[in-house]
Amino acid sequence: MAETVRGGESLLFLTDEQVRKGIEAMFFAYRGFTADPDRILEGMDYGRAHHRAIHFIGRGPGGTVNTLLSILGVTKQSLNRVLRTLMEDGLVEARVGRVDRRERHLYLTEKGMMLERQLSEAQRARMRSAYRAAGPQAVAGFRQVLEAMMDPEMRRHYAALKEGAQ
Amino acid sequence: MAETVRGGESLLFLTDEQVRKGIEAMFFAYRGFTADPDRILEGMDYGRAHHRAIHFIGRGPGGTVNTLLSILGVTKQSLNRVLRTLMEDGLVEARVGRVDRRERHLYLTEKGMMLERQLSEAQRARMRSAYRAAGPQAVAGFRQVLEAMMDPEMRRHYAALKEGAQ
DNA sequence: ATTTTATGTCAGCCTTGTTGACTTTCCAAG
DNA sequence: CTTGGAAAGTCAACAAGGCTGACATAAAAT
Repeated sequence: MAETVRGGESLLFLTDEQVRKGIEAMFFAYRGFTADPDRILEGMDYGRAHHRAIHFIGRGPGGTVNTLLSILGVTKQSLNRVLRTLMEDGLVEARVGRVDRRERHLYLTEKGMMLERQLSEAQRARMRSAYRAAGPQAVAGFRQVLEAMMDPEMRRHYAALKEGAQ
Repeated sequence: MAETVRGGESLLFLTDEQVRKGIEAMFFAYRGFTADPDRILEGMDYGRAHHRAIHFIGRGPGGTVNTLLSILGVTKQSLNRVLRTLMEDGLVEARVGRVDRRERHLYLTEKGMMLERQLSEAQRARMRSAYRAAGPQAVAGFRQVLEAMMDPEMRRHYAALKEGAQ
């Protein structure tokens, strides 16, 4: 096997084998990533779709339905079914826009925040333990690779969330 | 905000905010991760489930149905539906085990390998470009965090694939 | 001879995605 | 003031891909 070197830096990390392992790591890790919230939600009448809606409403309170739609990347019909049950159950509240009254601004209720915290804490526990095991340098790399993997539109959403958070 | 330090090393990377960003990065990146194969498969009669089966059969030719089942983490009924169509379409072949004739050992046919390559190349292109953008150090961290995020059983499967590959 | 294991299959259900068609509300441009 | 179009909601129908339960078969193991 010829080792390709450019500027003294090995490019072995770009071999098909290395890239394949990254793909498989994503697959297996994503299973773990969703496992804990999934466990909490089974038994309740909710699923992963509800979790995602709750997460992003909690993360950006007052966002419109359209914003949420483009973050989640599903159709309005699909999201609507989820939002309807969440509103019926009193977890999410939709307030008519003050400046544009066609828009609905979404908020978690107290009850919604409680579920959000429960789900979020479970997911963060796993993530935090992975972070701790891997260390700060690894975490920085992790975030860099993931960000480079996103579609541009998703990267914009991600960056917007980052700003709001920092 | 109090900065917690232990042994001179900042633990700021373990704050809830940082961990949340990791969670969102996983969410958005996974969308990109699956986008290219999904695009290829739409129009064919296949979906993500077929892709996963094809990937792991291609990765470990001769594996049994049971092995694949535990890698994929679905029920045999669910996998069977996928495998049946793949075999009917001549992409996958099941050979009766020589030592234990109850077992079916799974292989990709030539046709199956062609589709595998097509899907894999699309997915690898994105992953490789992300790797290149982030650099070797980041990639190492990426892999470390993902591995720490897996459930133990998934980590075993992942490690087994690594061995076979190196 | 009996039990267990590996696999396959039928039937039916659920979640969550899709498309298409239609309505209501309401801002904004003419 | 009227009207075009955007935002949102709703209904219906469908598909993929999960799930459980029940049952069948072949072959290995006891």
